[in-house]
Amino acid sequence: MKLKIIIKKEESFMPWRDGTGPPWLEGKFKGCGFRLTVPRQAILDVLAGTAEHLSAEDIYLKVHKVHPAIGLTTVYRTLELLVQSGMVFKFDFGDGRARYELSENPKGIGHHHHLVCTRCRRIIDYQDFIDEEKDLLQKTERGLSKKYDFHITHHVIQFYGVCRECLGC
Amino acid sequence: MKLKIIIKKEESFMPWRDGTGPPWLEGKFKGCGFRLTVPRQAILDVLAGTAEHLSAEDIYLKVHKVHPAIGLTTVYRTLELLVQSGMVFKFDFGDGRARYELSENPKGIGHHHHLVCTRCRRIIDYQDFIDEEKDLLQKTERGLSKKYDFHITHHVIQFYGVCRECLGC
DNA sequence: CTTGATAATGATTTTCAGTTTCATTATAAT
DNA sequence: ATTATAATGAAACTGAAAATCATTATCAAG
Repeated sequence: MKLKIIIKKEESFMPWRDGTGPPWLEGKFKGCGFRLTVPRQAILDVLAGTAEHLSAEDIYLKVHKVHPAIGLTTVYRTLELLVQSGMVFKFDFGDGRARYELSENPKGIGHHHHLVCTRCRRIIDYQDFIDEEKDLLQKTERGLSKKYDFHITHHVIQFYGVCRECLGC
Repeated sequence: MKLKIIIKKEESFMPWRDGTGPPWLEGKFKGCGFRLTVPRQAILDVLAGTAEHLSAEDIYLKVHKVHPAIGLTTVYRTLELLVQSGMVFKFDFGDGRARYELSENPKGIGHHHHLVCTRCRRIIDYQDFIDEEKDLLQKTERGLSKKYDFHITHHVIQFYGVCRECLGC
């Protein structure tokens, strides 16, 4: 009996994004041994339907409007699952809470990085220079992987500073 | 009398690191209207005397050994001051606590970036590829500053993944 | 050396994002 | 339908960080 559990765990662990598994989209949830339940679908919908940088509570509130029964706990749990699986990125912009973003946005709000204003906490997404960055990052990743035997799964680049509005005062 | 206060405030505000002021080292504390007190000196000493990535509480404990009277509150406050002034960098490596590093380490443990193992939370500092990174970053910063009227004060690059030790199991 | 204005400190309290627990419910396979 | 297991949510808990506030240290001016 116990053995069976272990085997199941192995099966559902393999395709995860600790580097080896391919990232998968919404429909492929089940392929990893997870169930695409109503709460999980609702949370994905919220993430897919916004370009903002939502916190767990933001997401909870949005989900709550449609499905009042879904609790904050589930939101946290699901987000962790999504982050672990590579479907969602988790960011820290320096205020006390984490922000979440779909890693592959269906609406084609492609890959971007962030400018963070340390005064007003505004976040500016930018896509310029991404190509050059990507280039360097890939090179760096290869070098680092080799030198440190480190299997890189993802990276964060963020610029901090003062935005236009805050500079003007 | 009130006017006098306002002038003082302005004087101590100017040299800060919201971009315009030059960064300054330990001795230059007073130049910004701040007092280099015993607790502050002690905290700086701890930061200068380690290559680790200490949390606020780590720092508190180390300071506490030498100066048992210095409280956790002061550590938090001082760290915030140091971060605001640009003397110290604050990092988030994904565990629940912030980590602090002197931005210009006197021991010449020059500028570096971080590899974060998401399994064991080990942090690897690396300096390789920094030059290439610096190049690109400067270019990017210039471009972004211009396009978005954003005054960039600093940046964070971090790679996440699984380290050698954790890969082996 | 006082004195007075102000900045800094530290004990304590409070906050609040995030976790854990656990009893219950939903799901998928047999 | 039955059973094994995964998912859920209410509530209690945790812990890092911030806020409060009475006290103390510092510095500049007389």
